[in-house]
This record gives sequence, structure tokens and C-alpha cells, in this order.
Amino acid sequence: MTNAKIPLAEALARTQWAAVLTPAQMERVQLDASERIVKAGAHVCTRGDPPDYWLGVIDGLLKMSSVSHDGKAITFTGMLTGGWFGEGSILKNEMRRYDVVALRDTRVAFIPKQTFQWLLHSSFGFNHFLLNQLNARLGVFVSLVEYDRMLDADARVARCVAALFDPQLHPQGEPRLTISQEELGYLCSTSRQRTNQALRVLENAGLIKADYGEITILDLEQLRNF
DNA sequence: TCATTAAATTGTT
DNA sequence: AACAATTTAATGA
Repeated sequence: MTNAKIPLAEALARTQWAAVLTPAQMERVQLDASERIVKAGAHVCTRGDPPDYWLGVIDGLLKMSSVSHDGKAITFTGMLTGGWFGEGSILKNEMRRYDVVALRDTRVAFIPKQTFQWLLHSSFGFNHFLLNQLNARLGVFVSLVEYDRMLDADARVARCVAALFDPQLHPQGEPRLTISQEELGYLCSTSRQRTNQALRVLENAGLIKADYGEITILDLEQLRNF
């Protein structure tokens, strides 16, 4: 991973929202922010945790999931490099509603709740960013509900992958994702076998390129509308 | 650098 | 779920 070496300060400076902050605001963010390496399989946060931080993926891959009463795991979506999340719980000041688990070793940035709220109250541009972020996420979940109603696994994988590469949610991500078909299956709620078939359907359609342990997006727009 | 082996991932049933 | 084939990573000469 090339990102593994860039310092936290630089990763923060490269974010979309950093561009709209004043130098003074950015200075405080740099002072307050911290980072942690979350091992594969470990939790970044758990349902019921207090929303003490706004979180960003510096490098790696996370999944947001929940466990139903009978113990079955449900995955909602994934977060990859460049993604920021957790603002919903802070805004509503309620406990976290999901588990966030690392699918592989992942560097996570932590912005304290107080700093986040200070930005919210002092920066018009930051509000604008958040509005776009929430709107983009709403679109993702509308799409999720939609493909949940149709049983076509090919379309489900297509939308799921498209959601991962939403440019609004993951601006600095390359059009390539290092992920096994098994991991992707966890994110899409499809079996590994079915994920494998769907990927080849999508590859034949010219929308993606599937290689060993990674996939490349060729046509994001068509993936969305598959 | 090359060959061998183990581990991970993929393709198929 | 099980199995075989393929790719990558690790090891040592």
C-alpha cells in the first residue's frame, strides 16, 4: 500500500473537506486528530458506543454491519480509503447503531466530537461538505433498498460495487479495489460463488475488470444503473 | 535470480 | 460445502 507511509497530517490535508477550511481551522484539526491501526477482524466501533469521534479511513477497508437478534450478521456497506463516517450519530447525539469492523488491517483517523461540532458551528464550507455527504449516502441506501427488492444477484453486486466507488463518499480512491471475491461477498450479501459469477457477468459486459484479488471499475455510471 | 513450497484466491461442481 | 486449479508470497540455495 502506497498510502501506508503518508503521515496523518498529510492524509488529513488531502481530504475533500480540508480544502474548505481556513488555515486556523485546519490547524486545530491537525492538533486534535489521532490515528489508530485496526487489525483485520477487529472493531473500530460497536453498536451502543457513545459517538465520541468522527472517523476517516486513511488506508484500508471497513464494513458497516449489524447483528440481528438471532445472531445473523447483516452488512450494510463498506468504507474504503478516503471515506469519512460516523457524523450521523454525533449530529443526533445518540449511540452508534452499527458495528464497524476492519476487513483487513486499516489505518483509521479519529477526530474528536468536540472538534467536529466546532467545525460544524464555525465553517459554512464544512456544512456544505456534510450536506453533500449525507445526500450521497442517502442515494446509496435508496439504491440498497431497491436492489434488495429485486432478486437479481448480478445487479446487487453491481450496485454494491458502484456504492463503494461513489466519488462523493470516496473522492481520492483509485478506480481499483484490492479485495477478494469472498470479502466482496460479505459486503454485497451474496455467497462467494454467486459473487464470482456476477463479477464475470459484469466483466463480460465491460463494466469492470476482475483480476486476482482485485477489481477495476471501467464504467461506474453503467454499474449504477445495471 | 531461480526453484520449491505454502498460503490465498478463484473456478467448478 | 467440497474440491481442483491458479496466483501470489515466502523461503532458501
